Amino acid sequence: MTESAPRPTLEAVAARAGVSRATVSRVVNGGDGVRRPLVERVRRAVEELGYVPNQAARSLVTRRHDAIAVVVAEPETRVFADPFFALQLRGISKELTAHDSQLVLLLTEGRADHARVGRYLAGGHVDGALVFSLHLEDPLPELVRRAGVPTVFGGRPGWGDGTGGAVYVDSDNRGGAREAVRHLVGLGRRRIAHITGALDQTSAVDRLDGFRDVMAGAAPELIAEGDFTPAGGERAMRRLLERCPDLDAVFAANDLSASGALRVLRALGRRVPEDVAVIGFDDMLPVAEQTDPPLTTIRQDIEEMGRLMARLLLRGLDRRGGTPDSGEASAAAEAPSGVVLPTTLVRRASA
Amino acid sequence: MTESAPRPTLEAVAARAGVSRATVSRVVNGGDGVRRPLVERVRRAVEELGYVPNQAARSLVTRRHDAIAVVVAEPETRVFADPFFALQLRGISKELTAHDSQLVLLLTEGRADHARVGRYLAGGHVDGALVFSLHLEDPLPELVRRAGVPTVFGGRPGWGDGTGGAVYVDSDNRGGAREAVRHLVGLGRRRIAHITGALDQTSAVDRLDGFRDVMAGAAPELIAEGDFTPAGGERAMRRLLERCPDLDAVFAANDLSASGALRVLRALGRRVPEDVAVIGFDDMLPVAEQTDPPLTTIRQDIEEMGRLMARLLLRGLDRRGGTPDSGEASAAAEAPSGVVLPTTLVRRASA
DNA sequence: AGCCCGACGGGGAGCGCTCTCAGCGGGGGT
DNA sequence: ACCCCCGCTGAGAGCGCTCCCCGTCGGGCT
Repeated sequence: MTESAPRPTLEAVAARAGVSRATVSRVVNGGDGVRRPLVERVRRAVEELGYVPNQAARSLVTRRHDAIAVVVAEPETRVFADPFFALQLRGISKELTAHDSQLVLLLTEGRADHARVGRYLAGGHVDGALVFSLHLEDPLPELVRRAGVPTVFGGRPGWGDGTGGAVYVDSDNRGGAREAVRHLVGLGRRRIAHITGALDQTSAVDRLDGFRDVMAGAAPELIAEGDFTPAGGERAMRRLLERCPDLDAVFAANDLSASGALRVLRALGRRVPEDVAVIGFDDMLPVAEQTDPPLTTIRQDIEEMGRLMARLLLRGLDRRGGTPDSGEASAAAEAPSGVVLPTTLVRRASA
Repeated sequence: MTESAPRPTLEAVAARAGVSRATVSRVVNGGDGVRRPLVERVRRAVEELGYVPNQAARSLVTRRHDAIAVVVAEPETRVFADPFFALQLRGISKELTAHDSQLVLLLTEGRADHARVGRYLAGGHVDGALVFSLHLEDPLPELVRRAGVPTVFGGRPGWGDGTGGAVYVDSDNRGGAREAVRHLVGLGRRRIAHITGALDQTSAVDRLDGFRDVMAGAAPELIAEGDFTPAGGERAMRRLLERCPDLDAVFAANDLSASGALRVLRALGRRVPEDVAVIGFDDMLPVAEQTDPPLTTIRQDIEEMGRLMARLLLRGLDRRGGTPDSGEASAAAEAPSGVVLPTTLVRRASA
């Protein structure tokens, strides 16, 4: 009822426990260097008064916020159509929770939002940032660099090997793609096609590279550009079938495209996997398990990616806290600048 | 480079512009009551110094945070397997952004997390909360009540009509269910079965009620309990077919269950929709469009739900701010205590 | 031209917390 | 038994901002 009752302050707790503010503060922050009975007394006072520290006041002096920003660039709706995002978020959330940090979510769509995000990050509201879904020429990396906020990227930012010393966590897209294609080869397939993802994202490029690694001399007509969506997969599959009616396998850049390809194949009377073997990427459960036939695919541990990103960032922050003058991009400095998570082949019925 | 350079303070801007702190503060907060030329001068100083207000200091005195918490109870992985969550989040995010508020995401799994969330909310870190995915006997509503934080729920909390005066936004689950079943009736179906959702959630109960509204005298064996998952849908469909081999239509509580049901029907040689018409609920795109045949379903505007929740909360907060002593549950007071969004039938091939 | 009123700008107090620094007391060493 | 040292506690000074209140200046009215 009396929710407008003023929140108890440190002062109030101190008064009740008969100690000084400083002592209460010590107890609240771990209790080191305070004698047992006093700790107990303070704890009881805290309990009785329902005291909760005022984070704003604390941040004001510590300059820490125990909060990190998760920035999701979302030019396309695609990001939301798959559980990817949710899974990473969950991994991140778990890690942050364990570290008593909060998760501030920043979704951006379009240019205007970028400015807003830049302002927010530069405003020193958070201790660090986790940035996702980078596209070619994305202004986000530059933005966070300028904001001077320790950052870990989800997925390899930049192109080529010049990752600009950024810290990132990525799946082994290239290796996974190789494994997928090798699996098809192992099945005796020879005319293997590839439906790419949106080629403005490194993940798509890497998977294409992996495909090429194995199919060194693949005819260019065996590669059709997709966009990670089912519809794109359908279109690409049609094109592929027109150009190479004799193809006997398809490696799709993700499960969603694969599902589109599957539909086209069935509509055109090709049996899967007998006539055409199909393999996807992601192991996005609700999709991969529901297709007909269930999809053989390359799994990546998405939740673990999120967790790892958070862990990397927090570790960097802690280190920075320890030696303040290691200053600057300490998170980016000595940490491995890129961590690549392994992928595994999941065999179902489609290949 | 010199990111460790101390952020400029109000004081610094004031010095540079040759005015007092108070004046800079006024300019930064809208500039009312400051003469034009001065405003310009201050603006320039802000620009030159790259000044960004320290939110912690500001919150400390204003007691506002321009941040709201989004609490997602996630006992099951299910929540993450569907884009529901992401879509609501996006709606919320858009609305908050327009209001210059931040989104703090709190994911909970299990009891321990509840305590943490309670502490966080009570800690006065945010101006309000948006709470989702309530289950029967969920401690969350009580938690936020005690924390004294203005809250809007996603989905009707509580059971029966005693919503406890809480503000919530929900889809018209019951009405949508009625529409689904009526559609089947309109198709000439008579033996219509229902696969329920997880009955510890109001949405599932409401959809069941809607089914009963139309099929008043439906034999109990035409109702099988599911859990909103494809696997649950499969199990329920099997049971249904055993008990009532002559059924000619199924209304599944969501698209995911429907997809499971579809698989069973196909496996057992029933043609859809010729032998058995199937209708789902949600219009969860990646699922509903990918099934074979594509699923006829009831659409709810999930993003709009999210947006509306945020709008309702912010409006309540603003009002509260205007008349401080309207105090307490002002958000809950005069606002419509529940807003129910309409649903629409989406006809595809399955019914 | 003088007076009063209103509006604008400045000074200062604190929001609640942390952290440094000094002081005090008790235990161990000699 | 005395002294020293260390470990614990308390006092106080801000962190950067907002906002209240008062002084001041300019404009309008008589």
